[in-house]
Amino acid sequence: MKLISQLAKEVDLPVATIRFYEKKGLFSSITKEDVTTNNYAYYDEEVIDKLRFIQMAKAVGFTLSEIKEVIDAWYEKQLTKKAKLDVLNLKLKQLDAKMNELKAMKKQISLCKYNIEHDLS
Amino acid sequence: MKLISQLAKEVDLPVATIRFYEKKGLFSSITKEDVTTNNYAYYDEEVIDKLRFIQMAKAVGFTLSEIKEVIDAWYEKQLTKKAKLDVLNLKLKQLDAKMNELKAMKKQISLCKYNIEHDLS
DNA sequence: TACAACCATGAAGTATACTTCACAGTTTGT
DNA sequence: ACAAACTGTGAAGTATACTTCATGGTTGTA
Repeated sequence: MKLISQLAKEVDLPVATIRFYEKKGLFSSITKEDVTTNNYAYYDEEVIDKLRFIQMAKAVGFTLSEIKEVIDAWYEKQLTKKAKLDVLNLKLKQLDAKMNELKAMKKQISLCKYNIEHDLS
Repeated sequence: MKLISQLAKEVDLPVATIRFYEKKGLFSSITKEDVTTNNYAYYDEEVIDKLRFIQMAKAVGFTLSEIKEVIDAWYEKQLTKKAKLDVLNLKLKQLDAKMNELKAMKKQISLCKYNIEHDLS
């Protein structure tokens, strides 16, 4: 259970970004009921997992709402088993598509590099 | 040599998007000097290649300015051989990084799927 | 107990990537 | 020749993803 600045350090994201994601519903914090003097938000390990997942997914071009769908499928959210699997299967399909784009890009850039190195083109 | 709506059909992008990309300097059109009644823009095959490349690169999360760097390295732009290779090598590195994120995501989602299918988690 | 460091909230500002609109001239088909 | 369809330009609007700012309360420490 950590406070936001501690969490920010661990996942290497600005505090404001974490707050922004939380507002978007990508995860939620816990307010300790026994603490009455403030309403500081506490974050558990699950939030770290989610933030790391968000970072990965963003790096390969998924939007926050796409990411939210996966996280919701992952950590229930009163979805049916079928609904969850539908989301995950779709994402796996999209991941394969991205994988293919990635390979195609890599090929093209490698070829381009070869041409430049050998003064062709 | 085709006009913009023809090009739009071939690459399956809105005309406005193509104009937007052109303004950003991702490619350029040709104005036929022998046509005096209008200043319609004509596009050649190279533009199609560039647009397809843009679509691929966007799909895996590259920004337009990152894409522009590669296109500039690719189709000269008075850059030195070294500058071009530097850009391309960096992109290849980023592609590998993305490839790894992609694989990690795939693993995680597959595991999540397994857990749901077997009522674990 | 001063004061830096941290917490929360809401609103406004920024960057990227488009999309839509308004307006005007050009080309094409019947 | 007339309308539909296409062309161009510039400006404004939208969506996403943050970032910054202003304000005010809380906590830790010398």
